[in-house]
Amino acid sequence: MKPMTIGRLSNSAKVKVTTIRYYESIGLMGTPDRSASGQRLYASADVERLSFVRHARELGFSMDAIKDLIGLQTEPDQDCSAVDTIAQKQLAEVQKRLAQLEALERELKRMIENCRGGKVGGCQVMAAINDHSECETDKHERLKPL
Amino acid sequence: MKPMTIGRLSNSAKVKVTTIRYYESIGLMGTPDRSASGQRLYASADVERLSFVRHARELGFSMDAIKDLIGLQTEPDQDCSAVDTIAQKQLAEVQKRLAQLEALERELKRMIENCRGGKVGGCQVMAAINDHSECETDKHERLKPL
DNA sequence: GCTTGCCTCTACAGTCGCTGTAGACTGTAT
DNA sequence: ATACAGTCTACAGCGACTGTAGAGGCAAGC
Repeated sequence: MKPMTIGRLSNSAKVKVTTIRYYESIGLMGTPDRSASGQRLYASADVERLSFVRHARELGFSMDAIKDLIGLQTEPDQDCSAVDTIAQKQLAEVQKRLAQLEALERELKRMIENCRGGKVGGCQVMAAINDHSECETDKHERLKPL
Repeated sequence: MKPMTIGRLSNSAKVKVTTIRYYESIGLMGTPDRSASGQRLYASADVERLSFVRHARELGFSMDAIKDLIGLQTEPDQDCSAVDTIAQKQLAEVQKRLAQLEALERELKRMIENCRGGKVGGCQVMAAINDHSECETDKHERLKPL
Protein backbone atom coordinates (compact mmCIF):
# COMPACT_ATOMS: atom_id res chain seq x y z
CA MET A 1 0.00 0.00 0.00
CA LYS A 2 2.56 2.61 -0.98
CA PRO A 3 1.04 6.05 -1.45
CA MET A 4 1.03 7.72 -4.83
CA THR A 5 1.52 11.32 -5.89
CA ILE A 6 -1.18 13.37 -7.54
CA GLY A 7 0.27 12.71 -10.99
CA ARG A 8 -0.02 8.94 -10.58
CA LEU A 9 -3.54 9.29 -9.24
CA SER A 10 -4.29 11.45 -12.25
CA ASN A 11 -3.04 8.75 -14.61
CA SER A 12 -4.84 5.94 -12.83
CA ALA A 13 -8.21 7.66 -12.58
CA LYS A 14 -7.90 9.59 -15.85
CA VAL A 15 -8.67 12.89 -14.19
CA LYS A 16 -6.37 15.86 -14.70
CA VAL A 17 -4.11 16.97 -11.87
CA THR A 18 -5.67 20.41 -11.78
CA THR A 19 -9.12 18.91 -11.69
CA ILE A 20 -8.18 16.72 -8.72
CA ARG A 21 -7.02 19.77 -6.80
CA TYR A 22 -10.25 21.50 -7.81
CA TYR A 23 -12.31 18.57 -6.55
CA GLU A 24 -10.41 18.75 -3.28
CA SER A 25 -11.14 22.47 -3.03
CA ILE A 26 -14.89 21.89 -3.36
CA GLY A 27 -14.86 19.06 -0.86
CA LEU A 28 -15.33 16.13 -3.23
CA MET A 29 -12.05 14.42 -2.41
CA GLY A 30 -11.35 14.98 1.29
CA THR A 31 -7.95 16.30 2.38
CA PRO A 32 -5.14 13.93 1.45
CA ASP A 33 -2.05 13.17 3.51
CA ARG A 34 1.04 15.13 2.65
CA SER A 35 4.67 14.13 2.30
CA ALA A 36 7.34 15.89 4.37
CA SER A 37 7.77 18.37 1.53
CA GLY A 38 4.05 19.01 1.23
CA GLN A 39 3.11 16.87 -1.76
CA ARG A 40 -0.29 15.18 -1.72
CA LEU A 41 -0.23 11.44 -1.10
CA TYR A 42 -3.05 9.14 -2.19
CA ALA A 43 -4.01 5.51 -1.68
CA SER A 44 -5.68 3.16 -4.13
CA ALA A 45 -9.07 3.85 -2.53
CA ASP A 46 -8.71 7.38 -3.89
CA VAL A 47 -8.36 6.00 -7.41
CA GLU A 48 -11.71 4.33 -7.00
CA ARG A 49 -13.39 7.34 -5.51
CA LEU A 50 -12.03 9.59 -8.24
CA SER A 51 -13.01 7.15 -10.97
CA PHE A 52 -16.48 7.06 -9.50
CA VAL A 53 -16.64 10.83 -9.80
CA ARG A 54 -15.41 10.71 -13.38
CA HIS A 55 -17.93 8.05 -14.37
CA ALA A 56 -20.72 9.99 -12.76
CA ARG A 57 -19.62 13.14 -14.60
CA GLU A 58 -19.60 11.19 -17.84
CA LEU A 59 -23.17 10.21 -17.11
CA GLY A 60 -23.93 13.90 -16.78
CA PHE A 61 -24.59 14.04 -13.03
CA SER A 62 -24.12 17.46 -11.46
CA MET A 63 -21.49 17.99 -8.81
CA ASP A 64 -24.22 18.31 -6.22
CA ALA A 65 -25.72 14.97 -7.25
CA ILE A 66 -22.28 13.38 -7.10
CA LYS A 67 -21.72 14.75 -3.63
CA ASP A 68 -25.00 13.17 -2.60
CA LEU A 69 -24.04 9.85 -4.19
CA ILE A 70 -20.68 9.84 -2.40
CA GLY A 71 -22.43 10.63 0.84
CA LEU A 72 -24.76 7.67 0.31
CA GLN A 73 -21.85 5.42 -0.59
CA THR A 74 -20.39 5.89 2.86
CA GLU A 75 -23.60 4.59 4.44
CA PRO A 76 -24.02 1.18 2.76
CA ASP A 77 -26.79 0.11 5.13
CA GLN A 78 -29.22 2.81 4.07
CA ASP A 79 -32.05 2.08 1.69
CA CYS A 80 -31.01 2.38 -1.92
CA SER A 81 -34.07 4.31 -3.04
CA ALA A 82 -32.26 7.62 -2.61
CA VAL A 83 -29.74 6.48 -5.19
CA ASP A 84 -32.53 5.41 -7.49
CA THR A 85 -34.21 8.80 -7.13
CA ILE A 86 -31.06 10.65 -8.14
CA ALA A 87 -30.59 8.39 -11.16
CA GLN A 88 -34.25 8.76 -12.17
CA LYS A 89 -33.95 12.52 -11.98
CA GLN A 90 -30.86 12.40 -14.13
CA LEU A 91 -32.61 10.21 -16.69
CA ALA A 92 -35.55 12.59 -16.79
CA GLU A 93 -33.24 15.51 -17.50
CA VAL A 94 -31.44 13.62 -20.21
CA GLN A 95 -34.76 12.78 -21.84
CA LYS A 96 -35.97 16.35 -21.60
CA ARG A 97 -32.76 17.53 -23.21
CA LEU A 98 -33.12 14.87 -25.91
CA ALA A 99 -36.58 16.11 -26.78
CA GLN A 100 -35.29 19.67 -27.09
CA LEU A 101 -32.43 18.63 -29.29
CA GLU A 102 -34.65 16.53 -31.52
CA ALA A 103 -36.92 19.52 -32.07
CA LEU A 104 -33.83 21.53 -32.84
CA GLU A 105 -32.59 18.98 -35.31
CA ARG A 106 -35.89 18.97 -37.21
CA GLU A 107 -35.87 22.74 -37.27
CA LEU A 108 -32.32 23.02 -38.57
CA LYS A 109 -32.92 20.35 -41.20
CA ARG A 110 -36.02 22.13 -42.38
CA MET A 111 -34.10 25.39 -42.64
CA ILE A 112 -31.26 23.84 -44.56
CA GLU A 113 -33.44 21.87 -46.94
CA ASN A 114 -35.31 25.01 -47.88
CA CYS A 115 -32.06 26.70 -48.85
CA ARG A 116 -31.75 26.67 -52.62
CA GLY A 117 -28.59 28.74 -52.75
CA GLY A 118 -28.55 32.28 -54.09
CA LYS A 119 -27.87 35.51 -52.31
CA VAL A 120 -27.97 36.17 -48.61
CA GLY A 121 -30.76 38.67 -49.21
CA GLY A 122 -33.18 35.90 -50.17
CA CYS A 123 -31.71 33.19 -48.00
CA GLN A 124 -34.32 30.90 -46.53
CA VAL A 125 -32.08 30.00 -43.61
CA MET A 126 -31.88 33.64 -42.61
CA ALA A 127 -35.61 33.99 -43.13
CA ALA A 128 -36.22 30.96 -40.94
CA ILE A 129 -34.18 32.41 -38.12
CA ASN A 130 -35.95 35.72 -38.53
CA ASP A 131 -39.47 34.41 -38.79
CA HIS A 132 -39.66 31.83 -36.12
CA SER A 133 -43.33 32.27 -35.53
CA GLU A 134 -44.65 28.74 -35.93
CA CYS A 135 -41.54 27.04 -34.62
CA GLU A 136 -41.90 24.33 -32.02
CA THR A 137 -38.65 25.18 -30.24
CA ASP A 138 -40.24 28.45 -29.19
CA LYS A 139 -42.33 26.53 -26.74
CA HIS A 140 -39.34 25.16 -24.90
CA GLU A 141 -37.37 26.93 -22.24
CA ARG A 142 -34.00 28.43 -23.00
CA LEU A 143 -31.61 25.90 -24.38
CA LYS A 144 -28.58 24.98 -22.36
CA PRO A 145 -25.30 25.18 -24.28
CA LEU A 146 -24.65 22.39 -26.72
CA MET B 1 -40.91 56.02 -35.48
CA LYS B 2 -40.76 57.04 -31.85
CA PRO B 3 -37.80 55.51 -30.05
CA MET B 4 -38.35 53.07 -27.22
CA THR B 5 -36.53 52.52 -23.96
CA ILE B 6 -34.63 49.36 -23.15
CA GLY B 7 -37.56 48.00 -21.16
CA ARG B 8 -39.93 48.22 -24.11
CA LEU B 9 -37.35 46.66 -26.38
CA SER B 10 -36.98 43.91 -23.80
CA ASN B 11 -40.71 43.25 -23.85
CA SER B 12 -41.00 43.34 -27.62
CA ALA B 13 -38.06 41.06 -28.34
CA LYS B 14 -38.47 38.90 -25.24
CA VAL B 15 -34.88 39.38 -24.16
CA LYS B 16 -34.06 40.55 -20.65
CA VAL B 17 -32.87 44.10 -20.08
CA THR B 18 -29.61 42.93 -18.56
CA THR B 19 -29.04 40.59 -21.47
CA ILE B 20 -29.54 43.42 -23.95
CA ARG B 21 -26.90 45.46 -22.17
CA TYR B 22 -24.67 42.41 -22.15
CA TYR B 23 -25.15 41.95 -25.90
CA GLU B 24 -24.23 45.58 -26.37
CA SER B 25 -21.07 45.10 -24.32
CA ILE B 26 -19.92 42.24 -26.52
CA GLY B 27 -20.69 44.12 -29.70
CA LEU B 28 -23.79 42.24 -30.83
CA MET B 29 -26.15 45.19 -30.68
CA GLY B 30 -24.19 48.28 -31.75
CA THR B 31 -24.28 51.40 -29.57
CA PRO B 32 -27.78 52.85 -29.27
CA ASP B 33 -28.68 56.53 -29.19
CA ARG B 34 -29.15 58.05 -25.78
CA SER B 35 -31.73 60.40 -24.38
CA ALA B 36 -30.63 63.69 -22.79
CA SER B 37 -30.51 61.90 -19.45
CA GLY B 38 -28.47 58.99 -20.82
CA GLN B 39 -31.12 56.35 -21.32
CA ARG B 40 -30.74 54.02 -24.29
CA LEU B 41 -33.16 54.63 -27.16
CA TYR B 42 -34.05 51.96 -29.69
CA ALA B 43 -35.96 51.78 -32.97
CA SER B 44 -38.15 48.99 -34.29
CA ALA B 45 -35.23 47.67 -36.37
CA ASP B 46 -33.56 46.84 -33.06
CA VAL B 47 -36.52 44.65 -32.11
CA GLU B 48 -35.95 42.62 -35.24
CA ARG B 49 -32.24 42.35 -34.75
CA LEU B 50 -32.63 41.32 -31.15
CA SER B 51 -35.33 38.80 -32.02
CA PHE B 52 -33.02 37.37 -34.62
CA VAL B 53 -30.35 36.91 -31.95
CA ARG B 54 -32.84 35.28 -29.62
CA HIS B 55 -34.10 32.87 -32.29
CA ALA B 56 -30.56 31.96 -33.21
CA ARG B 57 -29.75 31.33 -29.57
CA GLU B 58 -32.83 29.15 -29.28
CA LEU B 59 -31.47 27.16 -32.19
CA GLY B 60 -28.26 26.73 -30.22
CA PHE B 61 -25.97 28.88 -32.31
CA SER B 62 -22.93 30.21 -30.46
CA MET B 63 -22.42 33.92 -30.04
CA ASP B 64 -19.58 33.77 -32.54
CA ALA B 65 -21.81 32.10 -35.12
CA ILE B 66 -24.50 34.71 -34.50
CA LYS B 67 -21.99 37.49 -34.97
CA ASP B 68 -21.07 35.94 -38.30
CA LEU B 69 -24.73 35.63 -39.29
CA ILE B 70 -25.41 39.26 -38.43
CA GLY B 71 -22.35 40.27 -40.40
CA LEU B 72 -23.69 38.36 -43.41
CA GLN B 73 -27.13 39.87 -42.99
CA THR B 74 -25.72 43.31 -43.61
CA GLU B 75 -24.36 42.18 -46.99
CA PRO B 76 -27.45 40.81 -48.74
CA ASP B 77 -25.71 40.55 -52.12
CA GLN B 78 -23.19 37.99 -50.99
CA ASP B 79 -23.59 34.31 -51.80
CA CYS B 80 -25.69 32.51 -49.25
CA SER B 81 -23.41 29.48 -48.96
CA ALA B 82 -21.66 30.97 -45.93
CA VAL B 83 -24.98 30.97 -44.12
CA ASP B 84 -25.60 27.42 -45.19
CA THR B 85 -22.18 26.37 -43.91
CA ILE B 86 -22.84 27.84 -40.46
CA ALA B 87 -26.23 26.12 -40.28
CA GLN B 88 -24.75 22.80 -41.43
CA LYS B 89 -22.08 23.03 -38.76
CA GLN B 90 -24.72 23.72 -36.17
CA LEU B 91 -26.79 20.75 -37.32
CA ALA B 92 -23.72 18.51 -37.13
CA GLU B 93 -23.09 19.57 -33.55
CA VAL B 94 -26.69 19.02 -32.58
CA GLN B 95 -26.55 15.53 -34.07
CA LYS B 96 -23.30 14.72 -32.30
CA ARG B 97 -24.80 15.84 -29.03
CA LEU B 98 -27.91 13.80 -29.73
CA ALA B 99 -25.82 10.68 -30.21
CA GLN B 100 -24.04 11.29 -26.91
CA LEU B 101 -27.29 11.82 -25.06
CA GLU B 102 -28.88 8.75 -26.57
CA ALA B 103 -25.98 6.64 -25.36
CA LEU B 104 -26.39 8.25 -21.98
CA GLU B 105 -30.08 7.50 -21.91
CA ARG B 106 -29.51 3.81 -22.68
CA GLU B 107 -26.87 3.65 -19.97
CA LEU B 108 -29.02 5.30 -17.32
CA LYS B 109 -32.00 3.13 -18.21
CA ARG B 110 -29.90 0.02 -17.94
CA MET B 111 -28.63 1.11 -14.54
CA ILE B 112 -32.07 1.89 -13.21
CA GLU B 113 -33.67 -1.28 -14.53
CA ASN B 114 -31.07 -3.38 -12.80
CA CYS B 115 -31.92 -1.77 -9.48
CA ARG B 116 -34.03 -4.13 -7.45
CA GLY B 117 -34.13 -2.01 -4.33
CA GLY B 118 -32.38 -3.02 -1.16
CA LYS B 119 -29.47 -1.41 0.60
CA VAL B 120 -26.98 1.06 -0.83
CA GLY B 121 -24.22 -1.45 -0.19
CA GLY B 122 -25.53 -3.76 -2.88
CA CYS B 123 -27.03 -1.12 -5.15
CA GLN B 124 -26.66 -1.91 -8.80
CA VAL B 125 -26.82 1.74 -9.77
CA MET B 126 -23.82 2.46 -7.61
CA ALA B 127 -22.08 -0.59 -8.98
CA ALA B 128 -22.79 0.57 -12.51
CA ILE B 129 -21.26 3.96 -11.87
CA ASN B 130 -18.29 2.29 -10.24
CA ASP B 131 -17.70 -0.38 -12.82
CA HIS B 132 -18.07 1.45 -16.03
CA SER B 133 -15.69 -0.77 -17.90
CA GLU B 134 -17.71 -1.83 -20.91
CA CYS B 135 -19.75 1.35 -21.15
CA GLU B 136 -20.11 2.98 -24.52
CA THR B 137 -20.14 6.50 -23.17
CA ASP B 138 -16.52 6.01 -22.19
CA LYS B 139 -15.61 6.29 -25.81
CA HIS B 140 -17.06 9.76 -26.16
CA GLU B 141 -15.37 12.96 -25.25
CA ARG B 142 -16.28 14.77 -22.07
CA LEU B 143 -19.91 15.61 -21.92
CA LYS B 144 -20.99 19.21 -22.04
CA PRO B 145 -23.37 20.19 -19.25
CA LEU B 146 -26.93 19.05 -19.65
C1' DG C 1 -44.97 70.70 -5.89
C1' DC C 2 -44.49 66.17 -3.78
C1' DT C 3 -44.55 61.53 -3.21
C1' DT C 4 -44.88 56.91 -4.84
C1' DG C 5 -43.18 53.42 -7.43
C1' DC C 6 -41.29 51.58 -11.30
C1' DC C 7 -37.52 52.16 -14.85
C1' DT C 8 -32.88 52.89 -16.00
C1' DC C 9 -28.02 53.78 -15.17
C1' DT C 10 -23.01 51.95 -14.10
C1' DA C 11 -19.91 48.82 -12.27
C1' DC C 12 -18.77 44.75 -10.51
C1' DA C 13 -19.29 39.96 -8.37
C1' DG C 14 -21.20 35.36 -8.96
C1' DT C 15 -22.73 31.16 -11.60
C1' DC C 16 -20.63 26.10 -13.22
C1' DG C 17 -16.94 23.09 -13.84
C1' DC C 18 -13.21 23.44 -14.72
C1' DT C 19 -8.55 25.33 -17.42
C1' DG C 20 -4.58 28.21 -17.76
C1' DT C 21 -0.93 31.00 -15.91
C1' DA C 22 3.03 32.56 -12.96
C1' DG C 23 6.61 31.70 -10.10
C1' DA C 24 8.70 28.77 -6.79
C1' DC C 25 10.01 24.34 -4.99
C1' DT C 26 10.86 18.95 -5.22
C1' DG C 27 12.28 14.56 -6.98
C1' DT C 28 14.65 11.66 -10.16
C1' DA C 29 17.73 10.35 -13.97
C1' DT C 30 21.93 10.92 -16.11
C1' DA D 1 25.89 18.71 -11.10
C1' DT D 2 22.61 19.47 -14.11
C1' DA D 3 18.56 18.94 -16.51
C1' DC D 4 13.92 18.21 -16.60
C1' DA D 5 9.55 16.61 -15.18
C1' DG D 6 6.46 16.89 -11.40
C1' DT D 7 4.35 19.45 -7.69
C1' DC D 8 3.04 23.50 -4.92
C1' DT D 9 -0.08 27.91 -4.15
C1' DA D 10 -2.81 31.54 -5.67
C1' DC D 11 -5.38 33.72 -8.81
C1' DA D 12 -7.45 34.97 -13.50
C1' DG D 13 -10.32 33.40 -17.32
C1' DC D 14 -13.89 30.80 -20.10
C1' DG D 15 -19.24 31.43 -22.01
C1' DA D 16 -23.37 33.46 -21.58
C1' DC D 17 -25.31 35.38 -18.88
C1' DT D 18 -27.59 36.70 -13.82
C1' DG D 19 -27.68 39.21 -9.62
C1' DT D 20 -26.47 43.02 -6.67
C1' DA D 21 -25.69 47.83 -4.96
C1' DG D 22 -26.42 52.42 -5.09
C1' DA D 23 -27.70 56.20 -7.72
C1' DG D 24 -30.58 58.86 -10.76
C1' DG D 25 -34.95 59.39 -14.16
C1' DC D 26 -39.82 59.62 -15.30
C1' DA D 27 -44.97 59.55 -15.30
C1' DA D 28 -49.18 59.45 -12.51
C1' DG D 29 -51.89 60.59 -8.64
C1' DC D 30 -52.52 63.78 -4.64
